[in-house]
Amino acid sequence: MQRCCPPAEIAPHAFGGAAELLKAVADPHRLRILATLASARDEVCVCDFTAALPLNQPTVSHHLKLLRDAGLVASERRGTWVYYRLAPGAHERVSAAVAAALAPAVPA
Amino acid sequence: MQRCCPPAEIAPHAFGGAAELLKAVADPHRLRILATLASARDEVCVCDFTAALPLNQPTVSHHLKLLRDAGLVASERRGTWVYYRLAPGAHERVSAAVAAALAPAVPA
DNA sequence: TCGTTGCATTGACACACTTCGATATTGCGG
DNA sequence: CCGCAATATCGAAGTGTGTCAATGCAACGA
Repeated sequence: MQRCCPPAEIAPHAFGGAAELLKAVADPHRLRILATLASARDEVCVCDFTAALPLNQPTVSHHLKLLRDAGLVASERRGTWVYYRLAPGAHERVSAAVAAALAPAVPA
Repeated sequence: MQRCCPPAEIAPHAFGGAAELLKAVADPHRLRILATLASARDEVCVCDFTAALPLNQPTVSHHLKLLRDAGLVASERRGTWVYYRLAPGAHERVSAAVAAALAPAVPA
């Protein structure tokens, strides 16, 4: 029986960090939160999320914490309310994680 | 007590499809598979993945099926072996899913 | 036809994730 | 100081995901 192919080079990287970042984004509600922050280009109050999303307040807070831990959003407390905004470079970081895996090899 | 903010517009989209696509990508082993296919710019035999990844053969087959169901890779059987290649537009589709959420609002 | 090899599928298990109710924390107004 | 309102955290329930051993299926060679 013939060989199946030339040995084939397997990508060496672990992609652990990229997977973590993408997992933080791979949820419809979190995507909607991010889209809101991105289109707002400004801070958004948590109360707006709890009012608009079909989720209870603790669940919204949980998703916001995941995004915060991933470094994709930043929060600031002003009085009783907490405002979230997109972290600088959030889009670039996620795009880079995607490109690290799916971008074709660059010829030297 | 003062109002927290101007009402704030929440993104209406559901982002269900984007989340599904990103979930298919948000795994270190699947990212490595995709990176291998992207850098190979050619088809890769399944046997190369089972040999290089720290996973058993059924697990590799499972990840390949997920990527196939997501439309990110295509497979072709030739004799005993099965070869996988990156589906055309895979990078664009994932990038678009990311941009749909994180790209800032485009001014009209 | 028969055995072997490569890959896919099935069933089961352990773990992580999403969601919620209950409770704690923080800050404001009275 | 006390009560209230806005968020955060905790604990539990239900669901999904990654992994493997066992098995099935397809193609090749003898």
